[in-house]
Amino acid sequence: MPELAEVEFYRKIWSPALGKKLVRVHVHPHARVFRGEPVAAFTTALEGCIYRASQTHGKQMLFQFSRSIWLGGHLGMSGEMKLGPPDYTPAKHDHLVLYTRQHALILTDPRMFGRWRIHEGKTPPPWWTELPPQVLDAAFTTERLTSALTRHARVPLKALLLDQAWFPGIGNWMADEVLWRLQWPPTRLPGSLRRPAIAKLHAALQSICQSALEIIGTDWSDPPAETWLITHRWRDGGNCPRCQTALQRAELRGRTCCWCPRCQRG
DNA sequence: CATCATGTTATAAT
DNA sequence: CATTATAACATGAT
Repeated sequence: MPELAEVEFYRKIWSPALGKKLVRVHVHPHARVFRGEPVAAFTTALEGCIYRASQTHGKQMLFQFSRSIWLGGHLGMSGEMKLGPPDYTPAKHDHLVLYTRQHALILTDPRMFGRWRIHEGKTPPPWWTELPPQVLDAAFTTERLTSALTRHARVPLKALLLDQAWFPGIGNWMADEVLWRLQWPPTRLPGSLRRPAIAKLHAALQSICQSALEIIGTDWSDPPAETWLITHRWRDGGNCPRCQTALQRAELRGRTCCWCPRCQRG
């Protein structure tokens, strides 16, 4: 489910528990999201800790606790953070539930495509600090964008935009949104882009990330339906909000792709 | 019952 | 070696 802005929204769900102590930790014994890490490590590390802070990086999240404990990971396709009462009973797909005296901090993920890990150390874990620059970071320059487009010159641009090594946080709907706004076909080849086009792509990526964070990342409201593709793209039968042409849907590199066959002919 | 899903990654193929 | 393509993962919604 979550891309950049949804992840930012989920990050804040646990915020009412900032400064509170974890009095109990429930871990699902067979959860695939821990990828073989012994579940006891999560209980041992987190019990008695105080929840200090949180941040996102693309689709990744990092929760900081006292005693130099860090909990980090991503939500996969169906992950979600929830807040429950202190007597909350873990449901079928709740993999981690952190109890304070006032709340239950719930990490749930039915399909278990997500991944979570625990780290102890004065600084954030290496896998976090080594993440590539985010689209809204100063380090996400047109030069960096150009090298992505050069190195992957012959992958359809839509598919390249989903590559988290280059575009952290961009997911299926955001990639479609960027291309729709630029009026470029999803199959456009990265290697064909010249400097002016690269500048336009850079600007569109930043603009959509920025707006999505402001609109969806705060309270999950819908972006304006007249100027965004998102609300029209989910199911078959949608029309382009720009020209009313029936939107087209097809599978591209294993993912659903939605675009306007009239606007995006480039 | 069949199809589809806002993601990542291991492995195969070029 | 570098890049690109495909399959697999597991469950719920339609």
